[in-house]
Amino acid sequence: MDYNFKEIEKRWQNYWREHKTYSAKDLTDQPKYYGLSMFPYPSGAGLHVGHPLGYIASDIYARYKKLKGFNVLHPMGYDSFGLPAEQYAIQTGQHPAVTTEQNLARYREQLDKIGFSFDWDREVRTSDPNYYKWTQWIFKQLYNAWYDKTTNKAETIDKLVAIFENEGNGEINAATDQTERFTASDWKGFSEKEQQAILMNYRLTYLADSWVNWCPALGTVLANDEIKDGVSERGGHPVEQKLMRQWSMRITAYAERLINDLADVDWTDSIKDQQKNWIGKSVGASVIFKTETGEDIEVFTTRPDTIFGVSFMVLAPEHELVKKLTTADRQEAIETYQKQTSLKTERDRQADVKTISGAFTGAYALHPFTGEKIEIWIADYVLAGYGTGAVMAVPCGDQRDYDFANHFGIEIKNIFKDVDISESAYTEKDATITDSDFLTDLPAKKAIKLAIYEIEKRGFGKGQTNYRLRDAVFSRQRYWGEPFPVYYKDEIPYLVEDDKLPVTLPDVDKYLPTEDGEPPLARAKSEDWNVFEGDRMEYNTMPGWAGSSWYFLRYMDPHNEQVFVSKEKADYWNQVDLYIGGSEHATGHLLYARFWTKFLFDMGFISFNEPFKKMINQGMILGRSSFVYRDKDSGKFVSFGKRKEYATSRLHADIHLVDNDELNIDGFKNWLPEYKDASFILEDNGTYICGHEVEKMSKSKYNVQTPDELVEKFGADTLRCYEMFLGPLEQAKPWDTKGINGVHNFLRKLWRLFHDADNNFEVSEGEPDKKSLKTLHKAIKKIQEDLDRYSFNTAVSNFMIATNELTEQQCNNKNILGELLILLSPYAPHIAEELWAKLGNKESITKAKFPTFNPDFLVEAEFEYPVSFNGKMRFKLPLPTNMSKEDIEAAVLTNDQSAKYLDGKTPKKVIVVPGRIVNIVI
RNA sequence: GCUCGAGUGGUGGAAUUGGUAGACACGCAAGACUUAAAAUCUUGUGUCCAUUAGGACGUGCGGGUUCAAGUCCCGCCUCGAGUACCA
Repeated sequence: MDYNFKEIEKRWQNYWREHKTYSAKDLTDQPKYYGLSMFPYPSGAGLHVGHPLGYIASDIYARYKKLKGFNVLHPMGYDSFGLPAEQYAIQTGQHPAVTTEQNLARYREQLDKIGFSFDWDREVRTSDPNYYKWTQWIFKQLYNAWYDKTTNKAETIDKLVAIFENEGNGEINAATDQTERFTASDWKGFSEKEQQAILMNYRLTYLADSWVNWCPALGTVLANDEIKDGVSERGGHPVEQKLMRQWSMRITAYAERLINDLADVDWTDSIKDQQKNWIGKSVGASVIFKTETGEDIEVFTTRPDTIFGVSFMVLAPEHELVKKLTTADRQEAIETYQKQTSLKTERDRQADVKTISGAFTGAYALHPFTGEKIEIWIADYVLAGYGTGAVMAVPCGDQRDYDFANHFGIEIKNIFKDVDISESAYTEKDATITDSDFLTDLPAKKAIKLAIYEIEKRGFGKGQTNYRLRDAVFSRQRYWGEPFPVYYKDEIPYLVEDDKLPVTLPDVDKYLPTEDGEPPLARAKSEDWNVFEGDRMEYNTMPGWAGSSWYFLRYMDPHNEQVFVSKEKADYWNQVDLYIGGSEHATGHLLYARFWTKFLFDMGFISFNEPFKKMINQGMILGRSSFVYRDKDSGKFVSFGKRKEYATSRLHADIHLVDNDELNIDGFKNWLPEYKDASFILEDNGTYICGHEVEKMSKSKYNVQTPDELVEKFGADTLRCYEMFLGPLEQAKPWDTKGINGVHNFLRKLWRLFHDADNNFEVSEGEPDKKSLKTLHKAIKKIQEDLDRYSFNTAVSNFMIATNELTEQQCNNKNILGELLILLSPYAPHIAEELWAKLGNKESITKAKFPTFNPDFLVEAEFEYPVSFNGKMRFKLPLPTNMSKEDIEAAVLTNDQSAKYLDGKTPKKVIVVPGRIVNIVI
């Protein structure tokens, strides 16, 4: 065999490991580059070809930056806490740490085979106590902090206590759930328990009774981003609302900064939009409507300009005032309606948006400006959890209010000048307001400002900004996660001292909840804990996103036992320059990591407030399934071309039995017992052709391709190049091994540039040919440009073009080939190292310098001008590149071929773009 | 519904600032080598008309701007992703 990739790849992988080729040096004078891939959860299924896609791109870029003289940090680790290992533990009784360890070993083996330039000495695992010690420590910092909305940053809780002692909470502008005011002397009079309860309302992580998404099948609560279409993202189980005492993270304090700072990061608009929508900022006003009975109803509106169009009010059925407001005669109807809505699950409520329902309370509010009586209704289209759980209904300006008013025959006032609202509400903010007292004749946008001004002046409300974002529930009732550094005395939570961290996971007899419904950790006896204080330890564990919210910092200083990352190293490595991973983390990991980064920045631990400067989201690789067609009558398998002649049903065939859509018939018979005696109706040429379709890769579709089998067959270099060659990184694309031969052939062709017909290494010294220099420098230019715009697929094409050209030129010049190898080494590092060594280099090619592009080699004496007539290219004419516009025009017009197209006419206009094109308008 | 992205040969895709549409690769076809196959090499390959020369059409659809449009503008269609009573 000429190009023996197996031997070559093994040799260089060993070399790299022994020489620690990819170890990053801290704090050098070189410019730094931090390239990161989202670390994987090590599942039992191992990697399929979709997983390494982003890693390969990330690896190529890291290697490229190294050749460009950067000090490169390119680490890898594992998000190794998670549900699947625990579910498996419940079924088998095996400790999740054991399964996780096995899966990890398998991942590592697969990753190693692909030849990544990871600095494995910096590996982190979120389930490692040495790592989660610091996750617990950061939790403690959050607990001991509050958010000052005036300075717009987090501050220590000590500062807050000092303020309480001096002046109470009257003047403080904090992110808090605390509504009651107290003075300094009140504070001093409170008991320890009372003081702690108040502080809880300010802490950035806090314990509170909150409505949570409870998933009975998984036995745990879930965050909003862990729910898709009303069911759990993992497993697809139903979710219900439940009031539980839970740890939460006050991420809402950062809502504004999380939106604003998106301007500073280079991410796709799609991800930025998703985050913006998730945070859901709306600017408006909160307005208080008095009721006849004297209760205040506070509403939130983004359209205070339409306040004179209010014709009724709607409260959420769960609203606390409903009971007080409802008149005796309406009691029954209201209770029936409340019951009706409470029986509906979240999913039903979402699914049934069309049906309009509601009930009148019998009570009336008074319009704050006109004093007019306004009916108060309840309806499930108003959500208890958003805003104040109450709206002022303006049917002319809101479609839901409009539909509701129509359904129940409530008056619709039109306060928009010259706008027809007979068919639907007018929701644009560009109308002129009319019939609205002091707002009349103002354009909506001005009216909004004036309305807020008047509302504030008259004291029945204020301008306000609301966010859809909720505080993030941080407790999980599961075993396989970080324990909290928390113990309880008299059910008051206290933090474990720093020098006792980490609180490690205790062993338990079963990974299931206790009979009283407590989380699995409640099974541990006091002696099972490495730290046990107070009456009991916290039974909950942290969610999956705890460890992943700061892991990129730990890679900078993975073995530090004093701090989670030293300030010095964090300053040096700074932000992640390029982050590559899936876009499915848009509202989870990527939001939480930004939140924690901002917090750590506020507290002065790090000097940057956004974690990931640039991000690329790789597209999903889809599988290409193969199908066989079974005749329903005879049970015979009909080939693709003849399937229409029979009534067939379509069945998946394992893609490993199919080559270029042709089925390996014997293999198929041996595949599953039921196909042992299968008989076939073949194409006329005697083959069985399969059908195909692009689907998600999954075991049940028999279309999973692992990287291992391809590395085995073609080598890691081929796999790396092929994954890049498939198409743009960001795009979803079908996986099809058809093309892999082409890429493999390219590497073999490259190999042959360095060898004679008998595979003897043979290169020539001396001055390279001009043509070859041109080929090389064209390639340098192209590949540099491709990398700079992250166009990995076109770079592979350009390598092929260069190799094809050099083959044609029969070029085996040492200088040319050496430079080409450096260019190629980020993509195909093994073959590049091998040939580089054969050229006589003593050091690894990773230590080389990226070639410098010299435009002189591309200068040509002649350019072949495409000559167009009326925009249609007719013929080509080679002309000197230094020829003037006038001379080019003359040369083209006097050319014999032009006469035919001119047909005796005089051209109206001639456009000459030197070095590009000539266009003649007739 | 809203937001974002994408529609180019038989297939994956290329065309970076408006300037030769289909680079590169797969597949397919023909040929060379071979007893044969595989591998390799050569040639061809957008569609239609034409023996050739050549011509017409062609980047989801319909308009527009321009000497020139896959690329810019307006209006639609289809597919994918996200989100959904958010006041």
